Amino acid sequence: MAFYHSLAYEASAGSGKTFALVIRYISLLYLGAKPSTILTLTFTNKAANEMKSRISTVLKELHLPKREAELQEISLALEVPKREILAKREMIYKRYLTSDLKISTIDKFFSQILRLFCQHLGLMPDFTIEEINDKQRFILKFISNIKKEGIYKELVLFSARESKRVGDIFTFLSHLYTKEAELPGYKIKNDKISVNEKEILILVKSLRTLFEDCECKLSKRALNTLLVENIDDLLSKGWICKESFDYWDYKKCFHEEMDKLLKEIKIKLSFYLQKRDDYLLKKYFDLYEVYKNTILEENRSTNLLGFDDVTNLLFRLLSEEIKSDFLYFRLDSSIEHLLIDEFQDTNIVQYKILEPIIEEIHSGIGVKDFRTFFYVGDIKQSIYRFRGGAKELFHYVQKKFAVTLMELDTNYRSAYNLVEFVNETFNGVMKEYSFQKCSKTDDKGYVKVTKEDDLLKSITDEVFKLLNSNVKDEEIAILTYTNSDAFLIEEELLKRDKKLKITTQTTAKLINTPYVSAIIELLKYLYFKEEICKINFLTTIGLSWSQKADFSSFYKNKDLISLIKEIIKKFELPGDDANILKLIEIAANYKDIEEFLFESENLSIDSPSKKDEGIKILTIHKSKGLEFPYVILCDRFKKKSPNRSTLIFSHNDISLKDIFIRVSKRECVDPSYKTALENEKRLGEEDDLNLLYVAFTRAKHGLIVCQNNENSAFEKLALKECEKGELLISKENIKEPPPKLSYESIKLGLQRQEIKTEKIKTENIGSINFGNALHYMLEILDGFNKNDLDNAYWAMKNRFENLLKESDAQKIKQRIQRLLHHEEFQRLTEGKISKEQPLFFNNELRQIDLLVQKEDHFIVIDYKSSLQIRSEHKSQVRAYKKAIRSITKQKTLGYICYIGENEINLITVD
DNA sequence: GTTGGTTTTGTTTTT
DNA sequence: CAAAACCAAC
Repeated sequence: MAFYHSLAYEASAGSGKTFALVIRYISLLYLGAKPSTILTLTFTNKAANEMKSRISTVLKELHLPKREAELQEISLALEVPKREILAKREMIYKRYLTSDLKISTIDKFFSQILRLFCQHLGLMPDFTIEEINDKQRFILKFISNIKKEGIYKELVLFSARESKRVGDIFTFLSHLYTKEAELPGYKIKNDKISVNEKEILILVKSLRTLFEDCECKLSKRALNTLLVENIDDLLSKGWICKESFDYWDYKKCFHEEMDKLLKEIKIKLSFYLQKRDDYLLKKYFDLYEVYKNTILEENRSTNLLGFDDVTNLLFRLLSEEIKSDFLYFRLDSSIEHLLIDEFQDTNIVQYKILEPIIEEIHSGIGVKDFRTFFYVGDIKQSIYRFRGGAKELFHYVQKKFAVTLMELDTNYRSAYNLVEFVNETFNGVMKEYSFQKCSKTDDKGYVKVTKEDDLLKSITDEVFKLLNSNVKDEEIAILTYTNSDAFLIEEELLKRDKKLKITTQTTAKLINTPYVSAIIELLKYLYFKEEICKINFLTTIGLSWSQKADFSSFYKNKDLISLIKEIIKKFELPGDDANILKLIEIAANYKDIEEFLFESENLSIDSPSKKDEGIKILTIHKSKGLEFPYVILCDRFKKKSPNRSTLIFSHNDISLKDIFIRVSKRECVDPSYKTALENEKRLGEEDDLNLLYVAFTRAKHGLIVCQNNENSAFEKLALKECEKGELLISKENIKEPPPKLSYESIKLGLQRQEIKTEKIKTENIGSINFGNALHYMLEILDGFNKNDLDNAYWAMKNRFENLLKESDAQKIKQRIQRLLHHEEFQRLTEGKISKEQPLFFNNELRQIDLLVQKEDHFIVIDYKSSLQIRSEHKSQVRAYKKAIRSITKQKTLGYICYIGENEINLITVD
């Protein structure tokens, strides 16, 4: 097998996507690529961490029998005998561990680049990634900017037209924001025939006259529906969608003349709507322009940027301010190899940012130096269309850059029955589904489909059936459609057995969790005396809305915390619930109930996730890329809400062809709108189906599908109730999990401190860069003499030249000089020194700043440039200590070395 | 009883 | 905006 310089894998679920990526990465290392030139992009932090550690583990163990499969693949890919590969293993492994790895999520990578260039946009390099949380202020700012631009009228026009439907102008504007990269190429065409409103209304009037003049009397009701005041009124009528008036009440008066008129009205109406679209779009784009600028203003003043802001601003820089080859000048080292994971979920903006890199690599393949491009993905698992993911990119890029395409068609994850069940279920339903082969022939697996009226009960029943059959709780994952479904199930399970260990891995905001929202409702009732709040409270905690409860003992002049505690006590809410505890913690920051309630609408704090143990409950979206021994898949608890975005985009390949404004019944008159709408619908349905495919392919051994009897989200799959295979895994198939060095970080009581440091961060602009530069200089410091110091200083200045003031660079040098002369530090560092020692724990690759090997013990030193967040640092060093001790079996001491402006402070960590 | 129009109701997924 | 509930005319 030849080594393809550009290669794409179409990898079905469980077909060893990560395996393929790891093999590719290691092959590149063997071909001489430096790790710092291999850019590897994933979608989640978890995936990035897994990549890092998998590569390291494979390299570490390549010579052992258990890595035979990897060795075989690498040997095949490189066409080099195994022993030659093994001979170089240690060298390659060491180089990997000591290199600056470029394996990260696509968003992290983008924000790193943006930090280097954001001065061009008037932003500070130390911005924090966080969504705008003060919506109130943003809206006010937006409106004031709108007024400044003199387009307040347009805003009113917009609200009048759209607010009935969208309710929120910002939903519309933020939708446009996600399409930012596609808009510049889009031009409003002016070649459409203009028809005015009156023309159409006159035609309708003459239609009505025809019916009125008819001899037989048309019903009052029918005549009424022919009475039309304006275009929107016309579009609300049912008859506009009919081909002929030969139906219903009109039947008795029907005449061909009327259909002719109907046809004419339809044609004119379609032209009118196209023209109106152009007119409105122009106005809306003006609003959008202001929206965009307001966001940037907000970004500047708060130093906060959301994910979309980062991508959009980077895109803007790339297309306006700096030439596309900018990436190659300013990054520490050039990107010579690109590896992308989950390519089907890349969105168009992200792709356009990456395109110059791909082009550069593509033009270099076979010509210049060693350049490669590799991506993996599965369009069957594309489930992020709602946030811009474009699966079309997968084949578009493949064709555009003539990438060799290969298919991975063997499932290494799931047991036999499961693979077969998925094949049977999706073949024929999913377009171009191809059968997956199964590698696990010895494990039969367990599949069950239930259809019940009471979904919640059937889910909990299945959970207890599994537990009673000796399945361990941590082997079970419950997949849901929504976060609130997950909460419902958790609650129900705990109702049955309080001692169950459950982890909910939801992304829900604290405010949306049941107990917290209940308490807030009650506080609102006590303060505003709105009856509805009381009812909300009672029903949320499971009491009847008419329940008589005595609220007189709560009085608002009490302080907030004791009030909340009293509520918990009186209504016997679980005082140890993690969400409630978090609420109390946050409430402590507010002076009084009034201030708290005012801010509570904006409480954006994520609900705390518990330790990763016990039964896992998570949304299908969250489960992507993960696998579990047993999966219970839950149907929707509530019906899916339809997509109501104001704009409909139609694409040609990946470029934007047309934008329509959604108008109900427009599809009856405008064929091009109809096609766009149908396309949109089809893509939406494909996404739904993909979500099901993801859900069905997470299980290794057992899959239990709990379906609703009616209104099931699984209807398209036409499942039949069944039970197949054995519930338990036969003993010989159980693999020993690889020994992991794990450490549980101590998080208790840290939250408030973290919030505080957030604030300090935004106040001290540049402090992050300062710290990074200090670390960097210490890292590359070879020895401790004057010459070494000068070299390190020079390197540091080069790397941070645009991020650091000259005076700060000088300060860093002074601080380090002081450190090198510090007596205790000198004493501690006598011995074998390793810097930036890579270390695995908690499945993540971390680095110890300084590790000193003494005769009979080790010393771990962590540098800090400021005196903040002590306890967090301590727990980190404690973790390093523990890890080193368990690896070396020797006594280990830990120190935090604060390198202050005027003093060096060595603090022992015990 | 059938048909079709009008009114009411409820309402995700996330790096 | 879809589905359900309700309503008027035949």
